[in-house]
Amino acid sequence: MKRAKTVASAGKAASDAPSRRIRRRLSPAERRLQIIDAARALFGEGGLAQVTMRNIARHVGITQAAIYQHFDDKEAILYAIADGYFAQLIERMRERLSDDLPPLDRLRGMMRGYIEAGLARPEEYKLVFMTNIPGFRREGGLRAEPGNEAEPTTGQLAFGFLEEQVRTLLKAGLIRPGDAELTAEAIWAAGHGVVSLLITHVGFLWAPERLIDAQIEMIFRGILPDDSPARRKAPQARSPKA
Amino acid sequence: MKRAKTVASAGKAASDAPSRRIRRRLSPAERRLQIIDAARALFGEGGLAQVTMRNIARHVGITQAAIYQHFDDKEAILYAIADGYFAQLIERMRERLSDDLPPLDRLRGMMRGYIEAGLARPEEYKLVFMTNIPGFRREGGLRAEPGNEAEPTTGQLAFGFLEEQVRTLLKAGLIRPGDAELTAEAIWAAGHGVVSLLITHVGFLWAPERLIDAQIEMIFRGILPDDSPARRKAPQARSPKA
DNA sequence: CATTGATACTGAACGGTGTTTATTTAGTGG
DNA sequence: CCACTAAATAAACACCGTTCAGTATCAATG
Repeated sequence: MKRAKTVASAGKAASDAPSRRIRRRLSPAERRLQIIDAARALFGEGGLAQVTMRNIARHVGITQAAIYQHFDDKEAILYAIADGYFAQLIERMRERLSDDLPPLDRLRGMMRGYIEAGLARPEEYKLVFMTNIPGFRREGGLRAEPGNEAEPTTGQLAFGFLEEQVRTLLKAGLIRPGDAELTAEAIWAAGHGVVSLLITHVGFLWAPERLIDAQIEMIFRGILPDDSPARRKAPQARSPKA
Repeated sequence: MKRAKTVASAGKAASDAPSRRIRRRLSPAERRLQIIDAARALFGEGGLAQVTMRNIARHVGITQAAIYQHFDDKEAILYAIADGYFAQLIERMRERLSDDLPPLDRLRGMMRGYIEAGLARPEEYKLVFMTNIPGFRREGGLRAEPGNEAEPTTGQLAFGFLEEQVRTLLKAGLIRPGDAELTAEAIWAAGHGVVSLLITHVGFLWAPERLIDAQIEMIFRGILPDDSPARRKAPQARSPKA
């Protein structure tokens, strides 16, 4: 599809001018998206095993070699998928963080949101949090390299929401005093454990909903002060009123 | 598997008699062990990527096709490795369970033992608990198939130790009342979460020891009764200070 | 409009993977 | 010694990710 030429011309103007707009049979950006979409679809239904260059190419309608015009290698495609998952996760976390709820319930909502996000897209969750693809470190990793902590990675951003909420609760004295980052990590690890087990050992005699509830309950009892009034409240199951 | 018996026929002697000294170029059992050992070694140092039939064969000194005399497919080799890990884990759990310690400390020991076992052999841990190899269901899975719950699988056995200890604590009123299996699952999930994160996102700015301590502490506070004297005790059992 | 030049794309290949098949060969029971 | 079993081989198959020389399509220019 040929559409308006975003030319912007600028004549020859300036030396290296990035104004060189070109319209191919399909714009590179569109093709790129096509590839990612095809890859994500295959990934979602059949896991990594289904995501082959030839398979992707077949679905897009090109040859496998053509993909290399748009991605350095297969890993780059997986990275793009992972990035999409992170974006969705961040969005979800942001929503929960701005929920108009009591602070403790907000944390509960975030945890439940994280777990649900994982269960909704298990393959992508595995990719992002359960496999260590070397290249993931360079851009979308969970932590920045020791050197360049200038701007947070996508993963850090997502974790940051949790950490922020923990910090708020700490300041308010609503949870036991302690290191905010460490506490957030512990909470994350516990939530991650549930998601991880549920999606890799699926189909056994699990009672997922009950386990999730029990886990969240356990975490809360683990971080609440001994004299917290929240301890005496109903264990509160299921979703936050909504 | 029909492999077990090499005896067959054996017109006389009736008893399966392992005395039937077979002196092949190498006895099947030995060869089998050789292959597993080579595979495990490759697995431990380079992860799954290094474990190829040709690579294993090269280390054993045979051709890749020869392996198929001893294993149905590659998955069967991985399964054997997983089984070895389970055996070691079970042994560790059994030791901890028979420790002469206060019941709560025993649980603590089991959790720490589980985590340490995972960190000590990360690749095998990933294989066993973080990848869902289809065939693992048939023999070494975590749970038995709904039908044949006759005898526990290796995984069930390992989980059983944790569940048993939880049941003991429940009976003694040392932890909050609740479903034993569910509680054990929640504890397992939390411990698994720590191991999983530590071994897949290795090399970032983690403080593993502190996270492990914090996680165990959180879990304990999560399951202890509100009025438990253990709450007032020193909050941890590991490094007193540093 | 015709030319040029950049580049998305193709077709074929390379070395790797797990696995299968037919064949050879080693070792033992009769 | 022979016959038979089974371990090991060599060669092939289909698939994988990736590379590369060449083609074809388009935008920009003359």
